[in-house]
Amino acid sequence: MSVLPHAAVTDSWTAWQSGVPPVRASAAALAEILSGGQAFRWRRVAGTEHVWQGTWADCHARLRAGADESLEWSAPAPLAGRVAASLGDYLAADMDFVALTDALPWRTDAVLRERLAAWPGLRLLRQPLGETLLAFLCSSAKQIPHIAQLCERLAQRFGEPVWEGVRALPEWPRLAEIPEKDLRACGLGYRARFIHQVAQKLAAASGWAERLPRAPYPEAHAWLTALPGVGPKIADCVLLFGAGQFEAFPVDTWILRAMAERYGLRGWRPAQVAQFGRAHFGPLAGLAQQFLFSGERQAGKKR
DNA sequence: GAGCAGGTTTCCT
DNA sequence: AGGAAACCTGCT
Repeated sequence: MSVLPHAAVTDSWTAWQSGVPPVRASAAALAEILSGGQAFRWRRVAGTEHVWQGTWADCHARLRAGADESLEWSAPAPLAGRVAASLGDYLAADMDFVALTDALPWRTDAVLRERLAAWPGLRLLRQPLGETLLAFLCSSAKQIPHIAQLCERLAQRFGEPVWEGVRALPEWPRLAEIPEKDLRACGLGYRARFIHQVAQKLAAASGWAERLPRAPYPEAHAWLTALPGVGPKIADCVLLFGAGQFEAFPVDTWILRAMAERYGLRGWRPAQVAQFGRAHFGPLAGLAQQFLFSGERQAGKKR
């Protein structure tokens, strides 16, 4: 069945099952959710069209869009318990994204309306905060495949074993022990120094991971941007993809271009565009951003 | 081989 | 304030 080297040889995978609560997503939406720049540890299973395999925290699982577009998962049998307990949180399954999307101002915004229609089922993940911060510290001036490669090296060299050949991303207390030069050896370049410095700062800041998701957005954003290597864009990505702060409106080059061309914001600076985004799209601005982002990337591919 | 990439910091005017 | 250069690495 599987063509992955380690799968199905010794350990068996559980049967496919629905999440609790269930999550609806088409194969296309699932692909965009898992590989569209929110997360960096998911791969298509070789030989399949729509099966994804990935890792978060100490969990490892497969995901697919099953019949009637409801999401199904499978995990290595020994991991099934923790995956079952954690998957709903990871997928933010408790959130009704259809209702949230409907609350966006698409009735008065034709551009948004078109993008929402183009990506039915798109949703935001709620990833473990610490590894979201780590992944996005790797992300500056890098494209998705390279970010994924950096995450993989960090996991393989410094992470705890999760399953055959799979390791978790290292947690921040572990990262604090690693000399900068060892991080550089992963190919991180100047990002190695930032990760090292952030690890030292976080070691002295207890409870940050619990506080950040509950803090008011401006406060959370300010706290993150005070970390070395974390500017406004990375702070917004961390808050949006790892803390459920939907007001966060990450402005990267794709969004900058989308907003310039589709909303007439030519020549605007990223900070101005971010402020416009939050004012125009409201408290769920980050969700709107995700639809605009996916649309712009797709348009970019076709060019 | 020069140029550039989903960004941030630093150093200028 | 606002703009340009530097920072690493890997790919075109």
